[in-house]
Amino acid sequence: MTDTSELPVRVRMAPSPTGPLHIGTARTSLYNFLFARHVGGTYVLRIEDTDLARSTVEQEQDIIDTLHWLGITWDEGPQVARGDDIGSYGPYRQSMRLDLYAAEADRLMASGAAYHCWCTPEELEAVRREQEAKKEAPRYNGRCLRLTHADREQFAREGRQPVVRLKVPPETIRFDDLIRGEVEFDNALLGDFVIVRASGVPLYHFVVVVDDEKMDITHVIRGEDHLSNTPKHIALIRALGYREPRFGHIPLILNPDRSKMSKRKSQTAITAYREQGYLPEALVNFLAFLGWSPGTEEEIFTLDELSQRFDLAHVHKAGAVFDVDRLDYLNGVYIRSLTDEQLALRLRPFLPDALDDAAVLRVTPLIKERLVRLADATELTAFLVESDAEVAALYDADALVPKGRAPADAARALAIARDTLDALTDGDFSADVLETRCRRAAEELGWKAGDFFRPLRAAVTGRGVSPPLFGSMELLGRDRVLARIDSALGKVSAEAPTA
RNA sequence: GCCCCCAUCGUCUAGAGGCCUAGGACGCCACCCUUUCAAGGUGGAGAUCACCGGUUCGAAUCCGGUUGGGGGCACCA
Repeated sequence: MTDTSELPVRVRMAPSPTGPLHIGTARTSLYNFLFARHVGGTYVLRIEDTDLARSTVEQEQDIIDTLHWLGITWDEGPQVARGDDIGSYGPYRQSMRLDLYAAEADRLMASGAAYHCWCTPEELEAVRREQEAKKEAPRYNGRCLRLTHADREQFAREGRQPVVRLKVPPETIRFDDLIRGEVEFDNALLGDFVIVRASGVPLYHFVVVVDDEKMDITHVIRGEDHLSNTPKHIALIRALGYREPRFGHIPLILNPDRSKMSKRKSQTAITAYREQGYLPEALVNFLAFLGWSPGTEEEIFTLDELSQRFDLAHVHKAGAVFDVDRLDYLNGVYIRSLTDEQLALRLRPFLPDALDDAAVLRVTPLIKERLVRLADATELTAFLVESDAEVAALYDADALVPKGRAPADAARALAIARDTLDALTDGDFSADVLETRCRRAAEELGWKAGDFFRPLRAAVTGRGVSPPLFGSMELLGRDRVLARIDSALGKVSAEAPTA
């Protein structure tokens, strides 16, 4: 068998714990997950931590947690950052598979497909500069391939540690990409690349190929940035006598300027979105449509629906700009689709303890339609948490006095409102009753309801914009509402020229 | 510089030769609803399908070139 087309489908995602879970990695993981679910294949998580210097267990933990948070689960791989892997192809961390890579590197050395290279970084740099000056492709010149036995002994005596390079045959590499179709590269342009560091720790291109073979991966679905790396992988596969998997390169997620999405120009950590109160359902739906569509005009899908519909045939070739406005819209759609109870539960972590669970549940219907992100609830409910004095500190004439009216008018309206509400018992202090009474008062005054409500809203919430006024007053309670109107009255009266 | 990939409204996309005088969504604008803000409803602006040549009775859809954009060329992944 020279390829994997007869094998049961196994795909993998291979994040590197050198930073928090990246949007692009999440989307690639999602596509692999959806593909595996759709065809009934196996989905493997493998941690690519061969860059020992930059990999940390904290970041690995973040990746695992965040993937779970998104609802992405795997059939094989680590479950927590400790090592109770599930699956029979483990271990699933490359740092724990070093012996395997060393053995495969030895095989390559023994067969003559790879060789030691003693060139120093300085020497390599010099060659590269020379090539650039001559406008040639920067690649290794094969100097150490022509070393004599004596040369090697000399280097060894100097204490120099060699790297291992693959001898790349000058041949044309062709493969049928699942998304892009026939792609062709000339490996004569490649140069012999390094597969094992001088430290003995193997490099990405090498380990990815070894693991994909040993883990029986049949479909390698990854970002387009790996398209140009594929001929290296195929060269390695051939040198090692492995089976060739199918490759599929999905389009990149882009910054607004259409460059590859980066931390420098965009918010790339999924955690950051989570902290702002984006729902995982919205993020998943949004990410799925960045480079794929079901071919219809439907656009709201759950994870389950996505796994039923997802197919590689509808994956785009062109990159997609990450459009936060669209994410915001989707997030709102998902927030509004939640019941009050569900939403209250999600809101809990974003609201202060001063608001108890019952209070959170009571404000939820008032703010539901106004939330773009869960974190927005903090500002929307601040008037409930703030003391009367804090609210009073926010009072300003502009919000308190309706346009076209004098401060004295606002004072009069406020005074009337105060008397109206004062006449109510605690038991009558409900949104419905409040609204009826206040409307009647406005009418008697001869004011438009909206004008009458404006100073009231400002007095009660300290803001010109707030959740629905009467529901807010009900939540606040009679005493606090009255107290706030009193201090607003004081503020407005001070503004007004003596009547 | 070399190699590779890509190209439909500002953005995400539908479109697999006639159904397209190009559809939907986000955003934007207007109006309606309305106690503010939202949400919702209705309508609108917005794409000579990058350009130029072919193929065809017929092309956004196929082919070639041009231009533009992106990615890759590490002892990072």
